[in-house]
Amino acid sequence: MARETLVDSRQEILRTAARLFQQRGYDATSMNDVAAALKLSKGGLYHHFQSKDEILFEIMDHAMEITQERVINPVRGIADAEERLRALIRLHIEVVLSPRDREITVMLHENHPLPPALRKRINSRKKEYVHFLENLMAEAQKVRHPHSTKGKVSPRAAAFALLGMLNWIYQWYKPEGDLQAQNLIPQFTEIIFGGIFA
Amino acid sequence: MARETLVDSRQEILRTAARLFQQRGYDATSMNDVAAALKLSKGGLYHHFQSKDEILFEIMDHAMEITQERVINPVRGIADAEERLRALIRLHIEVVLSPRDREITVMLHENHPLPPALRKRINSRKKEYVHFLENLMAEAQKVRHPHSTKGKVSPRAAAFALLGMLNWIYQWYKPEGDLQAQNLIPQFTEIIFGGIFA
DNA sequence: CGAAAAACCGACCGGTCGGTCGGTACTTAG
DNA sequence: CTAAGTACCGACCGACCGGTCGGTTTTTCG
Repeated sequence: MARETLVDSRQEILRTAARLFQQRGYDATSMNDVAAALKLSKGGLYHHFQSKDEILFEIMDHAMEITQERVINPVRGIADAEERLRALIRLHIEVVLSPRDREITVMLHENHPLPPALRKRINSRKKEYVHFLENLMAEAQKVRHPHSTKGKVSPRAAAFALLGMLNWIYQWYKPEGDLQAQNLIPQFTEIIFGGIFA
Repeated sequence: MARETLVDSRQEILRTAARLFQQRGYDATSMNDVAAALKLSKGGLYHHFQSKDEILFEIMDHAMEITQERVINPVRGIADAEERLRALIRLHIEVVLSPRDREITVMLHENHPLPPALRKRINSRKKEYVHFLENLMAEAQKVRHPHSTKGKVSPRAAAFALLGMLNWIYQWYKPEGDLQAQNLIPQFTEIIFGGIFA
C-alpha cells in the first residue's frame, strides 16, 4: 500500500537522519549525506520531505512523543508520589541512554538551527514536561513532610536540578565505561532523595 | 606598543565572537558577521586569526582558563572538604551565569564543530576538572562518614550529577525569571548535600 | 495488460561560506 | 622625513550547501 510505505519511508529517513545528526551534528550533516546513507539521491530525499528544517522538527517532535509515551504515561499510573518520582528517574535515564532513540539526544542538543516558529512548538512541549516534573516534586515533598512549612528546596529548582542531571548524561556517558545504566539509575535516585551522602 | 594592541585586538575579537557564537550558534555565525560586529572587514579579521576554528578553540581554551582561575584555584585554598564543595558549587554557578563570561556557554555547547585535534585538547582539560571534582566528592564523603563502608553514591556519579545540574543551567536560565542566582545557589547546594527533601 | 500515481534520479541553480591576496592607510621608531 | 612594519580593505575564489525540476523507472490497482 502506498500510504504505508510512504509512512515507513519517512520514518526510516528520520531514523537515519537522527543518527547522522547525533554523530556529526546537524549543521555538519548535508542533505547529500542523509540521502547517501539511505542509498538515495538528494532529489529522491526531497520527495519525502520539504526541507532540512522539516526533518529536524520531525525528529524533535518524535523525541517528545517518545518521552510522553515511555516516561510520562507509564508514570501517571503510579499512585505513590515517591514511587512515581523514582520511576520517572529510571525511565528518563533509560530513554536518554537507549541506543535506539537517538532523537532524544538530537532534541537535547540542536536548539539553535530550528526556525523560530518550529522551535516554539518544541519548546512548549518541553515546558509541559518541566511543569509535570515540578508538580511531581511538589507532591513528593508534601508526602514526605506534610506539616513542615515548605522546605528550602522549591519544586522548580528541584525539577531543573534533576533535569540537568539526566539531560547532561549524553555529554559524558560511554557505554563501555565503568558507570553504566544499572549503576547510574540507583545512584542518581539516591542523590535526588538523600544527597551525595546518602 | 604594537605588541599590546595586538593582544588587546585578539581578545576583543574573542569577546565579540563568543557573544555572537552564544547568541546565534557557531555554525550560524559567519566570519563576516564577526567582522561586521567589530566594524572590520573579513580580510582585516583574518589578519588576527588564521581560521574560524582557531577562534573557537581560543574561546574554549579561555573558558577553561576562567574555570581554573575563578573556580578551582579559589577553592583549593579552603581546608574543610565540605566547605570546599560548597564554595565550588557557588563559584561554578556564578561563572556559568556571569553575563561577561560568554565563553563558558560556548564551551559547554559547541563541541561538534572543533576539529578532532583541538577538541581533544579541550576535552582533556574538561576531564581534569571532572577528576578534581571527583576527588573533592570523595573527600567530602570521607569527612561526613569516616567509618561507613562506602556509601551507595560513588564520587564519580556524584561528580557527574553535580556537573549536569550546573552545566545545564544555561539551557533554561532567564535573568528576569523568578529563579535567580541568589535563590539558585543555596537550593542546589541543599540538593547536593541533602537531596530534594532537605 | 495498461495507465495513473508514487518513487527516484541527476544535472542544475542561486547563494553563501571560509579563506586568499594584492594593495593601501596608518603607526611608529630611527 | 622616511622607511619599515602593522592594520586593514575589498574584490575575488573554489567548494559546497539547500533546494528545484524535467524526465525516467517502479509500483499499484482496476
